[in-house]
Amino acid sequence: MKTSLTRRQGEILRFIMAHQREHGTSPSQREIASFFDFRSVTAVADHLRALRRKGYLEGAANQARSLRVIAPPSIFEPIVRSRIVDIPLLGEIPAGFADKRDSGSIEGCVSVDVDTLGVKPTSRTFALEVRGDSMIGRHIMHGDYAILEHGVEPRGGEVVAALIDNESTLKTFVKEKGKAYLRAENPRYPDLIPAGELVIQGVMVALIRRCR
Amino acid sequence: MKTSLTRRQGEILRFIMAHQREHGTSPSQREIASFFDFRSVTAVADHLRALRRKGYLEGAANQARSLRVIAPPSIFEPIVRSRIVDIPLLGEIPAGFADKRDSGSIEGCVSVDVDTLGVKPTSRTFALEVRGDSMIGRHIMHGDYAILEHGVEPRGGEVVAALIDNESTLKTFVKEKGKAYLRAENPRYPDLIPAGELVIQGVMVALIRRCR
DNA sequence: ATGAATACTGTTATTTTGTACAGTATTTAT
DNA sequence: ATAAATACTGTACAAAATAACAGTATTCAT
Repeated sequence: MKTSLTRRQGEILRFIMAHQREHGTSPSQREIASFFDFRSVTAVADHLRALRRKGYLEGAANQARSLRVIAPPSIFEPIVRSRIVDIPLLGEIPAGFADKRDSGSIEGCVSVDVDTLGVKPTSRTFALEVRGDSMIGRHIMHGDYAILEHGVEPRGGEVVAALIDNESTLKTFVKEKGKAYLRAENPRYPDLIPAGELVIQGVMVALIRRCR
Repeated sequence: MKTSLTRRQGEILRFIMAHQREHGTSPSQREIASFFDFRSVTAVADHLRALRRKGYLEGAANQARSLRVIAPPSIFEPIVRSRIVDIPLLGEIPAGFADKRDSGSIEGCVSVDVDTLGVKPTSRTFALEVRGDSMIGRHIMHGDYAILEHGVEPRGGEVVAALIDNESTLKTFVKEKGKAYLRAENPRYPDLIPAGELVIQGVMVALIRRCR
């Protein structure tokens, strides 16, 4: 059985997915026909039948707006919008910072598509609301959401969240002559030379700011 | 206005949510009536009207299976993620900037959930890649993605995208003694006092930055 | 070259679905 | 006490939506 999509079938499948994302419901056949300027809904019905046969769609018969896209997202990734990921927003990073993330400290989630983010997030990606202006020199403001990745080796000059005195702060990671320390990007804040071990909780990969 | 749910309304709201999770579509009014053994669909319509009025539901009229649960996040936060919206990324804003958006200038899209964005985007929301450092004083860097809203009245001090000499630039909108002008947030750039009409293309509502 | 799949137009059922109108009874707030 | 909201029954209608039938033209694989 052939399972690859034709150009037209792909367009229609993508339209259905986009409509579902935007409106929360699948489009009706007439809405699809209208979008593609078909004068006959039969054209749509034909395409839907083909998409069902090939396994990309399912849904009850005789039931309005009941289409469900069941194709593996890996197929559409390059075509449609990139996949949406939910990044947990941790108001405060717990001291231990275990890899598991089911603790009650999740305050919400930030959902972005991976392309916008620029990196493909892992299960160790998390968001953090920035408090204070110690990183103003890097143009990171109070109230910004920092997206961080846990468990990667920070390169010199990258912004990291570090655990100091049981409180997590955003700092620039600096490596000088093999020795690592943390630099605040605001003259009013001191640099931090680690007394013992330097606990890096995450490397900043993106930032989101709300205005208004 | 009262916004709390009665026992019955809560049951119906939960049934709708459960149906959406299980089938991917909202139930029809008759399906709801059938589940609760109502002999009249009017009973369902009454409940739905109440739920809409109280702000727990929305969806188009005269449209099958188009219910959307939009309950205040405080109640359902762990259950429903807020809606994802696709904001078109316009590399360059065309001079005319018509309301229609089907031009070929869309370079991609930025997909974020509405809560993260902080505002509910309309069809006139768009994204723009920031070029240059004329807004560095507001901590907006080269390469950042600015999310803007077209067609709203800018308040003084807000960041706007304006059309100057057929090129779109980001500036601070300043209103002084009833006269509006544009301020660059970088001493190396001059302020712009509009010669003729000031064309505001959009007001910045959010910002996304990619690092690494 | 030939049948199958694709990509449509045009018309016509038939079902599904939301909404409206007219009631009744109970609870709740003012 | 009285109006408003709640929670229904029952009937009816029109719009919305799926589906089916009869065609045409093109592409594609065998």
